Amino acid sequence: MPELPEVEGLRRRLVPRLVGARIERLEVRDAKLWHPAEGLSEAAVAGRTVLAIDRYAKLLVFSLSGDLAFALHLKIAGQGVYQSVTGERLIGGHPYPLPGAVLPDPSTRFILWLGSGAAFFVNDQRRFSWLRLMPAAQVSEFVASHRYGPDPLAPDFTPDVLVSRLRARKGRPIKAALLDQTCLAGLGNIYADESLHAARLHPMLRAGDLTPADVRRLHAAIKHVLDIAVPVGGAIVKNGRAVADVESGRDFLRVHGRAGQPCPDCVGRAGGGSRDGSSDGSSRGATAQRSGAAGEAPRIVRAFLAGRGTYFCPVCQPAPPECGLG
DNA sequence: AACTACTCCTGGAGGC
DNA sequence: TGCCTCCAGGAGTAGT
Repeated sequence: MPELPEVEGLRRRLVPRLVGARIERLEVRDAKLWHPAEGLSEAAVAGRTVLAIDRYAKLLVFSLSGDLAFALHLKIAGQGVYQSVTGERLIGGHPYPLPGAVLPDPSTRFILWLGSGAAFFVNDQRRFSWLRLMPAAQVSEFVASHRYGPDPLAPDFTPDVLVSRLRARKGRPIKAALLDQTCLAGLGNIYADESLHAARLHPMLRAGDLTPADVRRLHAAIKHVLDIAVPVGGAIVKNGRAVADVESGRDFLRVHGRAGQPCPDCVGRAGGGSRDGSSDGSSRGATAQRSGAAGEAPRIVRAFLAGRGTYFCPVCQPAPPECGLG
């Protein structure tokens, strides 16, 4: 679930605190998630200094002195917590659950103990995340092996680039293409849904059926959604559902996890109405329904597409004729 | 080659 | 209250 905004948000907050810091030791608390390159062990990390933290798609790479590096993938539920020597905490990645009052807690898989007395905890309730230690010389090959597509935050991510990436996947539903990290690196289920909604494109549209205007709108929508999400470190999502957290500014999701609620764009266009907080109407398979009584704003629906729960508005994201959804 | 289905894992939610 | 089942998700792999 940590997608590009959550991972990039974590990276940006870690850089001023970890870069230049000396690592006392790395504590591996879950060997299943630990993947050192041949001949390396956690002992090799002790005494090194963090030189840089880079991001490739949803992957964080920590460069260390002495030509070592480790790569961290938070997968679905991974969470990074920096804790200063005074106990002040900075949380990034998956926002829920909040870590226990005392760290490490049972979900803590790795700890980077820093010479200053501070520490960086990697928590993951679901045990999908992983940490790989390798020689620095292997990093570029390791990253290349993932065949990541262009990064939407990079300055060279242009509408023309998006056109060419989608052309190579012209038969696929646009939602599936956006989730494919070799097509575009960093989007996941949340931001694919949000980008398609902002661009008013139905998730079942074939990538090859998008007009040049559609692609330009989608490109702008991806940039727009990320521009909102990245500075605040991503969205508040708990167990796959958007959670209201207006104070933090992280309650910006408009469709994802909001099945059964009025489409905010349609409400806005109609000049009235408000979210009613009705329950999530999730169910497997296509559940698309038009709006309820005449005059009401259409409601967000949930379908099952590309192996993921997919949220969209059946009115402002009109269905292609053949798909039967929406 | 392109696509789908399955797998990994576990806590929370909902139904009974 | 307690038990059971379903669900969420990223990405690698196997199968079609």
